[in-house]
Amino acid sequence: MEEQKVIRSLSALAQEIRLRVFRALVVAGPDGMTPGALGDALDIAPTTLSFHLKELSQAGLIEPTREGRHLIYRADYAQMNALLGYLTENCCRGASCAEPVAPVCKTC
Amino acid sequence: MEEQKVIRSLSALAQEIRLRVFRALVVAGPDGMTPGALGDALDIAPTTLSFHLKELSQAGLIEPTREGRHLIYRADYAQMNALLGYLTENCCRGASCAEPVAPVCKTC
DNA sequence: TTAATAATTCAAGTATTATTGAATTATGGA
DNA sequence: TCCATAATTCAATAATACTTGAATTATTAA
Repeated sequence: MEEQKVIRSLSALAQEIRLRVFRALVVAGPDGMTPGALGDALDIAPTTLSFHLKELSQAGLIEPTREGRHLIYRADYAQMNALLGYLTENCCRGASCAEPVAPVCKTC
Repeated sequence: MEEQKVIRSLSALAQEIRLRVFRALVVAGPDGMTPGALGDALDIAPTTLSFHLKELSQAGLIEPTREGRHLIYRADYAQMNALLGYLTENCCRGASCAEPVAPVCKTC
């Protein structure tokens, strides 16, 4: 994972609404959630939510697919795992360190 | 780890200079590095570096100790591990998921 | 085709963050 | 004590990010 993508992902998660949205989608798992459901659950105005969903999408942390008149957003677990991996690489000059972090969720 | 501290830590890491500084300190391990050494290694102006070191310190990701006329900054591995743990909790409704992430470095 | 629903984009104003030179604090050595 | 070194804080400017109402796009049902 390249530095700019890491920064983009960290920036995306470093904001209250986006962190809550992302975590809600992580909890939701493969079912995902629509913007409407997220807005109801987290009490966020549609325009504001849309702005933050775009930020998370552009960072590659979530992805929307259309189903009829709904969009369904899902967390991208591979991207999440890659981000964690980057942050844990190279520590203490590579010696005596734990392996790169295990995948967050093996089944999702 | 509480939400506001997570956001503060993510914000601290979501910036090119700070991400590089933090990673340099993670690599340096227990020896740590002085602002002078970091500035030389990463080519950052003293005032700018000082601003970013403060951000990382206030987020709890690094900590300075004075030795003579030098300050030595070191990464806080416990804080780092707590942050990774937060991001990996509660996924997929707790079912069939990997354990919370192992510590980044068992020896530092 | 018209109306209703789901969600987005646009544009504006507001707020937060980053950079830099100059001034300041702290320490150690001559 | 006085000077040099190490690093920080201050203040001003520049750049980014956040929020919101109004307008727009896309889809489905009547």
